[in-house]
Amino acid sequence: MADVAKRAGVTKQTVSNVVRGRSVVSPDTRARVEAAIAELGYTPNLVARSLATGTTMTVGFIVPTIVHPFYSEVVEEVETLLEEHSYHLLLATTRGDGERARRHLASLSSRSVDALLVAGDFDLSDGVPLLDDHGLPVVLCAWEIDPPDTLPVVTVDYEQAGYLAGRHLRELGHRRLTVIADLPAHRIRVSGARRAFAEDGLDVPADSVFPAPRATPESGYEAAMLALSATGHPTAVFASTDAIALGVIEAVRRHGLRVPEDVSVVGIDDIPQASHAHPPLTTVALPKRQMAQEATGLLLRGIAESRPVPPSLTLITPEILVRESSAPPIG
Amino acid sequence: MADVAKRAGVTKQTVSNVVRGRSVVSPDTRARVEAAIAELGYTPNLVARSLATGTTMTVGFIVPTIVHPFYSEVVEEVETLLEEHSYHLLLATTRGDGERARRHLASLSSRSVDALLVAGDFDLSDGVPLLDDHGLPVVLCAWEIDPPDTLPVVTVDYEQAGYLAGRHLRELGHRRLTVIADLPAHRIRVSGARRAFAEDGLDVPADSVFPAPRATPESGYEAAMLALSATGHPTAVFASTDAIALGVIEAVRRHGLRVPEDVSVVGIDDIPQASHAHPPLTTVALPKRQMAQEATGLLLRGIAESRPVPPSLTLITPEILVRESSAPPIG
DNA sequence: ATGAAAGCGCTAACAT
DNA sequence: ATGTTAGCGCTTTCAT
Repeated sequence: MADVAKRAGVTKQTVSNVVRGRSVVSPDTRARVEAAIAELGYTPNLVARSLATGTTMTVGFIVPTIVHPFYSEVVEEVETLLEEHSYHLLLATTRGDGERARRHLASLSSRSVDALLVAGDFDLSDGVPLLDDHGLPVVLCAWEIDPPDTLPVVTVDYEQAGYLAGRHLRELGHRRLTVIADLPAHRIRVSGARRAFAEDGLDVPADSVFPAPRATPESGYEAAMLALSATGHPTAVFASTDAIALGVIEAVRRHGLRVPEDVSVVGIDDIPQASHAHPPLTTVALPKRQMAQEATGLLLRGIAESRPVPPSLTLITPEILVRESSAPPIG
Repeated sequence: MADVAKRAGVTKQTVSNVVRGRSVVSPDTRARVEAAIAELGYTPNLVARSLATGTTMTVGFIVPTIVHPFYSEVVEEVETLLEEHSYHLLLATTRGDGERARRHLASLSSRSVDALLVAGDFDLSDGVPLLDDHGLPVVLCAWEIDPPDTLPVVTVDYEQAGYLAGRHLRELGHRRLTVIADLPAHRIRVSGARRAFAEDGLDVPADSVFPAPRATPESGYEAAMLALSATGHPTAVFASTDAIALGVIEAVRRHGLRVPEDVSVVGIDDIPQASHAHPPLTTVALPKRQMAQEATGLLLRGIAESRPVPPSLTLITPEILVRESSAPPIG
């Protein structure tokens, strides 16, 4: 930079003004400086700028994984929004490892990012206190269980998601519900579905709720096989995720039953496969992009006001997509 | 830092040594310094460190998208490997936008990262010259078309992937091949498949190659519907990606034909859906994690030696997974 | 084993 | 509109 200044016959300060597009430079000198920059192939050192300004134009995003359509879409949307505001994305995945999550937290908050977005809870819920007061704007998102009231959180109304699934099944006329869920992670979704039935005075007993150890088709298949043997023939199955639902459909078919004629299946998420399943899966779509937008908005506002974002709870309402895996019960 | 030093009765230098775990500090003073750090809640400013050392412990990764199992797995693997070496990941997606790709390139190379990994080619192939000499270690990966010989590139042997698919079909006894491919992007895969047939003196004529405008099930479905009408009944279809293959299976079924009895279908990629398809899809698995490892290894070596990585071409050999969508032709 | 000084490349505040 | 003077918080010599 000093070289550029000397070559253009000005001071570093003027070069700085030119580089940052400040309008205090006379067209004449601006041209000279730009020429010098081009001739010398000068590129500003962003690290030095960061040290001087105290801002890195970078936002950290801690996320459980990106190998899942839900999170990858959220991350991609966040990245796009950030880039529109000239911010970079520092991505850190936790992969179900609480230790790793905490390491990331520590390293990202050492002034290397201007703000922090944290998605998913399971690995970090006990780490929330760590977030509380290192003076960095922090926003939580996709926080399904126990959103803390000490921080801003933007998340999906997961209870409502379960409720919408349950109500849809109720409206079709189903009076009994079998639940296959990744518990305890998705307990909120289950209580939503329960509420839909309870509204009509119908109970979903504990023995018709079957845990799927993981939210995968395999796991859903196993759990559904168990459920089908145990409960006779359920007419309606609520799966806490689409991945589980796909496994459920398998299991139903393996039992010689048809979807949706014999058994209706409803999931949550709206992963890409859902619409290509056989039959296309009725599901409650999680509003990922909208959530990403709200969260990023809060974060950017926090940065602009250069103080922690005040606590708040934003619940984004999901939407049910009725496809072909659900129908009225027979008889 | 000065505060910590004063409180511990030492100089900044000693504090620095303690923080970085250098072994030149006497246990006594180390304890005093650590106490001071704890009491003051001191956290080192990484930006300042970066300015002083000229290193940011951050690697930039430019990738077309992460909303695709292939890329998301590559990114996640890279992130994991980087974190093992205490490096951070700055993620930038191009989303099929060459302009955006070039912007990322420019901003990431302004000393804010220690090295750059670039995946995918379609948006950036004409931007490669930009990468050539800003003195940053750069590695290209997942570079399917025309890998430049001026840079190190770690990629899949896509020709071999096509060849494996073709040879598998040949070994089953198929003598004619219908190809549904996202062209021209996947032309290398197609020529691999062609080679397999050519080895046995069999030709894959141009009129049995059908372009799918995008690598999606919908696009594959459309193209396959066309192909099925045009070619009578092909016995074997090679799809250039699994997503396309899933659409092909749909189309075959829509035509009242069975997979694999009437028509064998083989894809490339091994996306998660492939094994859950009906029937489970025979496919050539792209070695994402291995590719990520090689690429990250080169990059880290480049950083360690603090000079550009010399040009090289590393081709990772894919592997075919024979499942149930392929069988010998009838008669 | 510890201290003192210089400087990484930039921006900020003031002066001209 | 441009120049001058201080830092930003750390690491790196080089002394001691």
